[in-house]
Amino acid sequence: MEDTGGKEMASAEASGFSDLSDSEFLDLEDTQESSPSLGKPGSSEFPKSDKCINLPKGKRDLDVPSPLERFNLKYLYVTDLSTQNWCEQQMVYGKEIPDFLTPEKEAVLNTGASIHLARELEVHDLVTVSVVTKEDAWAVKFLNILSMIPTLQSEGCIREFPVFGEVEGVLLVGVIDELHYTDKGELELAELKTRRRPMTPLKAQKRKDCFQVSLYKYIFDAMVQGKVTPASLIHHTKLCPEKPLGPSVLRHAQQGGFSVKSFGDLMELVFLSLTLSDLPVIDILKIEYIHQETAAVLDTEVVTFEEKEVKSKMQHYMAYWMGQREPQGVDVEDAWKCRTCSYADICEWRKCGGQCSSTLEPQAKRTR
DNA sequence: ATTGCTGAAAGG
Repeated sequence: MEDTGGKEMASAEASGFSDLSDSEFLDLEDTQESSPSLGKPGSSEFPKSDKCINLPKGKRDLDVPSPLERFNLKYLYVTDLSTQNWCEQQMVYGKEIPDFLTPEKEAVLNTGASIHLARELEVHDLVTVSVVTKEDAWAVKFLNILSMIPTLQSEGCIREFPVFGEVEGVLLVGVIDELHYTDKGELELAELKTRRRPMTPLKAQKRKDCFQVSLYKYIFDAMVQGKVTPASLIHHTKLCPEKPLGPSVLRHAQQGGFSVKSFGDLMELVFLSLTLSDLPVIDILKIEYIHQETAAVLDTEVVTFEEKEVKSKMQHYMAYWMGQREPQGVDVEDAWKCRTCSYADICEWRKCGGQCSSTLEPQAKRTR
């Protein structure tokens, strides 16, 4: 009996795009060629004593499923990539094994989640919407976007804004913590990070968080620039535009003043709202670290968006997902991360001193 | 049956 799984939705105080329909989509494609980055300064690596079968760039043995296929994933979360930035091997184990958190870790995460929820409730109510199909689930996401855009453009602060878009051929999905305009009229993304201990984050932590918010900007900007098309979303998710919306979703859509019938209608409406609401690209990326217990501000980071660096990192991470390279663990200087890693004792990367491709041969493909 | 499928992020 799990079909009544409720979806939470920001209460819509929406204003009306009620009679917008019949749009046409420009199939804008971001077909920029990747810049061939040469040596990366500072990225020390383990010695490659390899006999590894290095497949030519961009190609792979099609008999061997890519990680994306192996895990049956149609898309990735932004946090998958930021976790991958922390330790790729750990992220992979996390996908393979449900991850057994220690009670301490779990408590820290729960506290963080509660703080985020409390802040979300400051700016809108939550409404329960029952969903039956995955189209319904995406429809709720869309209704949230439709209600948040006018709010952002008038009052200011919105929280938990959904984003999605194709990155290096893979659909990436995430939620922006907060968006608002500054007093100077710049669009600012504010990401809150809560910490158990009242200490400033280490560089590795900041690196990961900076990458996370950079991904948000990358995707958000693409969305408002019309680069995220309904067609590409359909392509990746295999969603069905013709599917009628479920009763609960339909009710909330109508309540918000959106005259839509099918999932596709709603998707078109979102595309129009994103591209025609005069939304700017994100100007400022800010991360605030606060102490969980006291809420004291521990550190504030204003992130410089380095497009080329972000893009080359994304390419590197997606190369793993597309099966173009083996996963890597951390460099030796980051081995301290293993101290709190749930998978340290089974980690192949550690066993091999960080150079082997974790399995010599992923086991012969069973042909039949 | 050639079968299905995902709240994202939570912190280190």
